[in-house]
Amino acid sequence: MGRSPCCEKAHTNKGAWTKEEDQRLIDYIRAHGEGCWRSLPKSAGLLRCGKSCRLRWINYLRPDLKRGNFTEEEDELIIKLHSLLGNKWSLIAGRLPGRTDNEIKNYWNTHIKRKLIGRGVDPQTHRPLKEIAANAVASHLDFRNSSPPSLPVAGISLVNQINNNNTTTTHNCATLKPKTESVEDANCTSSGTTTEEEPPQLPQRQKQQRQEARDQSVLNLELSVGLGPFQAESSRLSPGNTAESKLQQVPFQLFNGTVQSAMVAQAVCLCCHLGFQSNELCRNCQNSNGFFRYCRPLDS
DNA sequence: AATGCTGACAACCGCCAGATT
DNA sequence: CAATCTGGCGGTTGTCAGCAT
Repeated sequence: MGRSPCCEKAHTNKGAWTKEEDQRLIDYIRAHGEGCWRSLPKSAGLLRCGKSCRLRWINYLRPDLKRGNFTEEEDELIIKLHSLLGNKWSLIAGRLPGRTDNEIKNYWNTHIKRKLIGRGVDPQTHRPLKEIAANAVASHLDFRNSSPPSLPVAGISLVNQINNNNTTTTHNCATLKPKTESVEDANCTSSGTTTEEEPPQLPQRQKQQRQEARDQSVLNLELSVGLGPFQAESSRLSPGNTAESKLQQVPFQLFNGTVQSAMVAQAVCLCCHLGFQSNELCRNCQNSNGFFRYCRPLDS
């Protein structure tokens, strides 16, 4: 299909921005505000593509940007948000005031990936690297076409399935959204690469995946995750309360009757899961009906 | 001092969704 | 309802500084 370019490339500058260009852009936006990026370059006297102006403003010139190194707390929050949202950098950035999606994306690729690998955690799935290798061997497990748990939170869906299959667990969940597996979908599709075989009728499947991803985004936006309101709480972060440490062996019965166990996340309320709350059930994860979005084991 | 390598990050590109015509 | 426009997103590339050889 194709579409016309957003600007006449022959008459636009590319590459690094000069101080003068920056100043023109700042002055223009101060005077006229953001918006109408297409016409902005001409109005501001810039030989730049509107998109380029927008990116320069959002990623570099905006006055509310927080420059400087990421803190340890920000690191952990990014990791936890990524485990929930996947490569949804804009959503992650939305939870980190003063940080941009581009900045977080770069930081992820250059620092956090390595950090997680150093911890023995796969940066894409947030599963222990050892477990991934083991799963390759143990792929014969019958989950009746359901997605295997690939993320800490997705583990909850396994707990749900286990409950649905009338096998015993030590968990007692108040309310759980049954659609948690789409977290994984969002995670896989957003990266543009999938590790699983693509089914036929790709466009239809892609549409479905996008819809699921969108639904998940809506769900995720409901979650009370963010540095802001919980900043004071985050100081309570302890190594024993990390997402990784919430993994536990959960026994379940296969359809042939044998009992196996798998590493899944403990079911905890989201704030506890993210380390912003201590062990008590918290109001942050309570929805308007008085139910908790996530729960924790009664025996914890 | 010259060269090559690597990491960090700014910027670009292609695509998509929603709005508008 | 289709075509087009626009803003936005995520992946990728280009550039440069710092370091090692």
